[in-house]
Parts: sequence; structure tokens; C-alpha cells
Amino acid sequence: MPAPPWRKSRRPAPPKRQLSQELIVETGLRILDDEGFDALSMRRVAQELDTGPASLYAHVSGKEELLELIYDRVLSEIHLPERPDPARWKEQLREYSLEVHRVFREHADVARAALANIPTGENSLRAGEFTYGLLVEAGMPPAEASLAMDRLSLYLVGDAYEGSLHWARMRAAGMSSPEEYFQAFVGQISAYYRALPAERFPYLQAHVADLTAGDGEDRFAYGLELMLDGIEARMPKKPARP
Amino acid sequence: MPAPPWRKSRRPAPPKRQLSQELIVETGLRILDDEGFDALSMRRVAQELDTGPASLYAHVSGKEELLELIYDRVLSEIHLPERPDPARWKEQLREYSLEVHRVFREHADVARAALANIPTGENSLRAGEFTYGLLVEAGMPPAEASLAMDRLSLYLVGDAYEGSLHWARMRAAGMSSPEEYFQAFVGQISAYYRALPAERFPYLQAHVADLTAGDGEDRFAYGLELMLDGIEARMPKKPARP
DNA sequence: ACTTGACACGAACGGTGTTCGTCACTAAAA
DNA sequence: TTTTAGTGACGAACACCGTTCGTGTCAAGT
Repeated sequence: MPAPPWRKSRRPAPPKRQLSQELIVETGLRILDDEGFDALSMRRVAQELDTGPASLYAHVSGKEELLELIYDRVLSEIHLPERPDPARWKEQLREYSLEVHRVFREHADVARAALANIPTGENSLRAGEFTYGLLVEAGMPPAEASLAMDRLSLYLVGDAYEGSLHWARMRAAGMSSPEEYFQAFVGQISAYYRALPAERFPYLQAHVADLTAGDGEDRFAYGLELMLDGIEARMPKKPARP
Repeated sequence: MPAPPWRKSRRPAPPKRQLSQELIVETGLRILDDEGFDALSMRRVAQELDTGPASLYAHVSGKEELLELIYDRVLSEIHLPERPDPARWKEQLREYSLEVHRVFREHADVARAALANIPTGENSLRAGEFTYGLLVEAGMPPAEASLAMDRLSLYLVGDAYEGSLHWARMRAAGMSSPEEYFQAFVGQISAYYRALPAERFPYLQAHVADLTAGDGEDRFAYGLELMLDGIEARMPKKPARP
């Protein structure tokens, strides 16, 4: 279609100059959410942007950096309380954890890119500052608070990682609803466990139903309370400044 | 060189029939230990065995199965107590966890292949039966014991996974001693944290030393005690059968 | 109007997992 | 002893991957 001559054909749009780091990150995140971690490749992102893979390298140093950027972009969606309230540290830590869990569930596969990196992104630091300040202000010695924060973070991302692998498996099996996957998967596992020789695996065999019960949310919540209680047991009873 | 005719050239050795699943798994594990997860490819294994990649597929359905087999092979190295002793459940669970941690540290990168699969291999089941029986026999309701075991396993493999990523990073940086890596890495991180704006990240900035202190062992042990204490808090005070 | 510099991008390199078709060989059947 | 069936080995190829190089093209600065 020829350009209408009345506007001097003065660039109907920046000819192809629409590429930017933000656009690339956003596109990558969309692919991650829609098609999963394994489908996220430089070529796929480039294709989505109607260009070649080489074009991305002007805005992003490589796939690793892209993953880090996507991860921090996702972390930007976690909402923190206005101010930490040390007196309610346990509730706030629980709320924070559930919030992180929520975000990781919405962007399932981002956890696959997360376990790798040390918190260095903007939003990673925001979350760290909140958690750490909360624990310290609640009276925990700074050295110990650092350990507690580290382990809690590991739990959050570890759980999300495990979840994303299930999600990937479901996708690979061509299923679309979590329920369908859950049913098929649990069915398979229980059948296998039930077929185990009872003399070698008496406990596993006897409690198949209990072992396969509970969805991801239950398991996550249980582990979270486990950690929170463990932290509470170590928290000095009296606040530092009464 | 022509074959000397006096021995009818009757196969000086099994012509090439030395391949087997066990041999493939063992070779894969060796590569994993020596060169890391990223270096483990079908082609690499085949090369080590002086053959082509296609030859492996007669003994192993694909890379996924190979990784599962390697994982279970590594799990076979964990040593369990003769019999569970419910009265000492906490000590035994701690010993078990440290044993798993030890094995995962010896085969650093195997954790990268671990988080994926549901316990279905021989040795995976052995470990599960031990842990689960211990908790149940100590008086924990079976449904809850299932959750506790699941979360503890997640912690063990999650920690190992994180550790293996550090190891990979060290390898990529061309370093060979953990101390060298640790020094360089921690130095970089502390410098970065120290440069943070104090008005936005006061706590992180003020306690850089605490945040970067503690090696992997300290962190692992702390998280382990966190979980064990959490479990203990949920354990019925009186044993089921006094 | 000319130069400069940043960006877009086609082509290619060396890797990956996996499949197909073919060959050599063993072991059982005739 | 000969034939046949079947299994494992494996070269070649397919369709991908991340990344780099060299070239082209455009917008802004001189």
C-alpha cells in the first residue's frame, strides 16, 4: 500500500525502532506465562517481535540477563505493607510469604529463572529490606535474621520451582486444566504406591491416601507455618526496646 | 592390519556389545561430577563410551530417564540407620538430613536433576519409608507426617540445588577452589550492598557483614533446625503407645 | 550536506536432544 | 548346517538452541 503523499511520508512510525529492553522483557514474560519456560528462547522472543534473534542483543546481554530482568519484573508485582510492624512480625511475615506465593503462582515458570541469582535487582532488594528490617526490628540479632531471611526465601522460591515443574509436566502431557492433571497424576502415583511390596515399604503402602492427599496450597501453607514457628521459637521473648 | 589366520578371527572381544544401562548411568554420573550439569549431554556420554549418541537410546528412553537413573544411583549412597527409633526421632531425622546433605554435596550437580521427580525410584522410596515411618511411629498423625516429610525433602533438595548453582557459577568463572570463589563472590556482593542508598535500604546497608557471613553449611544447619523445631512443636507430647 | 554512531538483522557457527534406516551380529528354528 | 528372526550399534539427518560477525540503514550532530 503506497503512502498517502499529503503528509510528506514523514515516518508513519519509527521504521523499526520499536525495540527496547522493556518491550523485550515484557514479551519474554508473556511467552513464559503462555507457553512455559522451555518455550522461552531468544528466537521465540525475536519472532514475537517480528525480527531476528541478533536484534535482541543490543538491549540485553544474553539469555541470562533476560531471565534476571524478567524475574525482577515479576517481583515488582508483589505488594508490601506500608510500614513493617515489628509487634506483628509473624503475621506480616506470613502475609508477605503468601503474597510472594501468589505472584509466583500467577507467573508459574518464573521460579525456574529465580533460584539462580542473588538478590541484586531493584524489587528483590525492596523485598529483602522489608523482611530483614522486620526481623531485626522484632528483636532478632542481625546475624541470625540474615539466616532466617535466607532460609525463608529459599523455601518460597523452592516451593514455586517445584510447582512450576508440575505445571511443565502437565503442559507436556497436553492437559490444560490443573484438575485434570492432578487427577491423572495422583491416580498414577497412588496406584504405584499401592503396588509396592508391603514387607519392604509398610508405612508408605499403608498410608497411600494420606501421602497423595493435599494440594500445593496445603503443602505450602504447612511448610510456611513450620518455618514461622521455628523462627518464633528463636525470637527473643521481649522486644528489644520495651 | 590383517587378522592373523590361526585363530579363525573369532571375536577377540565382544565386538562392541559392552554397552549397558548401568554403564551409561555410571558414565553420566562421572561427567556430572567432573564437569558439571551443563556438560552432561547425550553426545558427551556417548563420546566417553566411544560411540554415537543414537546408541544410548537402546538402553535409556531419553535424557530425562537418564537423569532420573543418575539421581537414584546417587541416592543409593545415603546410609540409613538399621532401624528407626521413634523415641529419638529428632536426632535420627537430623542425622538423616545431614547424610542426604553430605551425599548431595559430594555429587553437587545431581540436585539439578532432582527437584523434578516424584519419589519413584528404589532408593528414593527407601529414604521415604524411613522418614515417614519414623514420624508416624513417633506419634504424628499420618496425614500430617506426609506433609512434614514432603516439606523436609523439599528443603533438602532445594538447598542442594542452590548450592549446585553456585558451584556452576564458580566453574564458569574458571575458578577451581571454593575459597577463591567465595572470596571473590562475597566481596562483590558486599561492595554492591555497601553502595546502596542508605535512605532506601537502611537495614540491608547497615548489616552487610551479617548478610554475607556464614557459609553454606551454617545456612543449611540453621534452616534444618528451623524445620525440626517446627515439627517438634507439632509432635504430640506423649508417644502413641506409652 | 556530510559524518558519525547506534541500532536492526541475515547468515553462520557450534552446540543440543532425538529419530530413522541400515548394518553386523547372535541365537534360535528348520 | 543353513536359514531366519531379532537385537544392538551407529552414521546421518532434523529441528532446534544461544551467540557472534559483518553489513546495512537510519537519525542526529557537526
